[in-house]
Amino acid sequence: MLAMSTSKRDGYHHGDLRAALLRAAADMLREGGPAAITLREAARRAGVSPTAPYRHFAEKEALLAALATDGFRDLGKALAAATSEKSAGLNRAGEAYVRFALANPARFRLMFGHGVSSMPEHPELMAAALQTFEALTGMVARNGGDKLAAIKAWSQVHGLADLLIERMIPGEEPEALIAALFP
Amino acid sequence: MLAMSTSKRDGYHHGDLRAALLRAAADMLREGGPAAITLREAARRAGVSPTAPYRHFAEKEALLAALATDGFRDLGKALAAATSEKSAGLNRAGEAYVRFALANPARFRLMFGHGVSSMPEHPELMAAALQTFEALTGMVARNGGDKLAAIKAWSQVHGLADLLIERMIPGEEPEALIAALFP
DNA sequence: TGTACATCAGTGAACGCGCGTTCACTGATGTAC
DNA sequence: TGTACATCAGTGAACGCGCGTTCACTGATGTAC
Repeated sequence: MLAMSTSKRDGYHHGDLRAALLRAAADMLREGGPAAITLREAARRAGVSPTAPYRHFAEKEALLAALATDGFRDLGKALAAATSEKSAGLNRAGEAYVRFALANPARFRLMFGHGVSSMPEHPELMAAALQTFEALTGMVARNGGDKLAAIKAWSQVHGLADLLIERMIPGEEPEALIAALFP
Repeated sequence: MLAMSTSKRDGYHHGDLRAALLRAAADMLREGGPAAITLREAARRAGVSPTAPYRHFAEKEALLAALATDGFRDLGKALAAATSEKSAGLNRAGEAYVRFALANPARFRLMFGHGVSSMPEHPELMAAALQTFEALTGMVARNGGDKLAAIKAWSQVHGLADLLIERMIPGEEPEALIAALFP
């Protein structure tokens, strides 16, 4: 399967086009942000005709939604990994959240509003986002906080991530801020 | 004609085309978000040829930047108004920030990353954004906080605003959240 | 076992689309003498 | 005071652009008998 990943066509059929398109789109996202993603270019990179993607995604937004969905799952994994140790407190989750955004700014933007016009039209995306939030709520609960505390923590951490990747905080090193805010 | 109500053409010259274009663009922003703003449509709405805007804006991004700049100034005013009373604490500023975002979601998005590709290329925009942040830092300082506290407060409030307008917080009324978080 | 046939996953041509921007231009205005 | 002239703010035609998407199609594959 992975051998297929470098657009190895065994003839007419691709073998794993859906995954190849997602990979291509993820590259384009990294290279030029959400607006740089193009169905035609993704097809080109996968070595396939411009209309082949329509066998796997009903429309361009469906591709973007799938990409964002993956993003939420990855973020969820990152949060889980950061809090897997017994001794890990909420600060580890916060740090992981901000680091995820700094490491994948374009993907983070795609997940939060840039690109997918309306989340409710993509149930999988909704579900993945909700699950991330619920994981976070769980972590806060384990530290004795209620839902309001979870929203507060999420806002805190999300705001910092967003302001940092948009370069809105003047004269501060991200690393120094993370160290100071999540000791 | 509708265009005539906002643009008084006394003949060849418009009189106040720059302002008219900004108004048209602000309307389009409200109607369809940052991506819906088009130079040609703005010209159309101002009752002017497609190329006339180039007398006032070097390129499309300059228009967007001007719009975002106005946004930061308006946000600054809103924050100042909310804290004008002696007794007003930091919570009033936070509340005003979130309310601004809820009342002008598209403009808020434009200000924070959606639309203008790189802020440093627009000094006026940079300056306006910086000034807003400094106003906020000043408010925090008056309440005994340092710069780190200001960044923390800004993150908190910005994150809540962003999550709310992107409809990421499930099952919560914005009003109830504001009341709970900014008592 | 071979084969007919349904279904799936591609192809390739074509369409409409409005956009941003350049260019050479012209009409209107303000000012120096 | 009138006038020449520079400058400013519009016009209108044109260009290139690649995009998303539809359509009728064909090649490949899996399966029932």
